[in-house]
Amino acid sequence: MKKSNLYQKIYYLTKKIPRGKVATYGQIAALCGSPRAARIVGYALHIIPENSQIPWQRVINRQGIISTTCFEHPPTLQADILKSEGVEVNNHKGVFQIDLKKYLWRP
DNA sequence: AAGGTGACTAACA
DNA sequence: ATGTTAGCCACCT
Repeated sequence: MKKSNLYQKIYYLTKKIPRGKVATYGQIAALCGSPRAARIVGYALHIIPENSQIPWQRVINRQGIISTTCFEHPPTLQADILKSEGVEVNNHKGVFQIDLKKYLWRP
C-alpha cells in the first residue's frame, strides 16, 4: 500500500488544493521539497487509486494546459469537472487551457 | 540489476 | 513566436 514518502506528500498536497483553484506539477513538486520532481508528480497522478478522493483534475502543467494522456482520465472529463467547480476552461481547438493568473492556487 | 519511460520545465536556436 | 534539447528522478519491465 505504502509507495514512497514522496508519493504520500504528493497526494497529501494535491488534496489541499482548494475547489475552484488549480496547481501546476512543478508547484506540487516544489511544495514536496523536490523542485525537480514535476514528472514524478505526473506519474503519481497517473497511477492514482480510483477511490483515493484525490482531486487529480486540479493539477495541470505550467502553461495552464490540461496534459493528461491517461485513457481513464481524459482531458474532456478533466475539463468538465473543473468547469463544474467554477474554473473557466477554454477549449482552444481541442486544447483545454486555464488562466493561471486567475485560478492558480497560491498557498 | 539496469535501462527505459513520462499527466514536466526551463533553456536554447 | 514556435520547435528542439537536455536535465530531471521515482517507477516499471
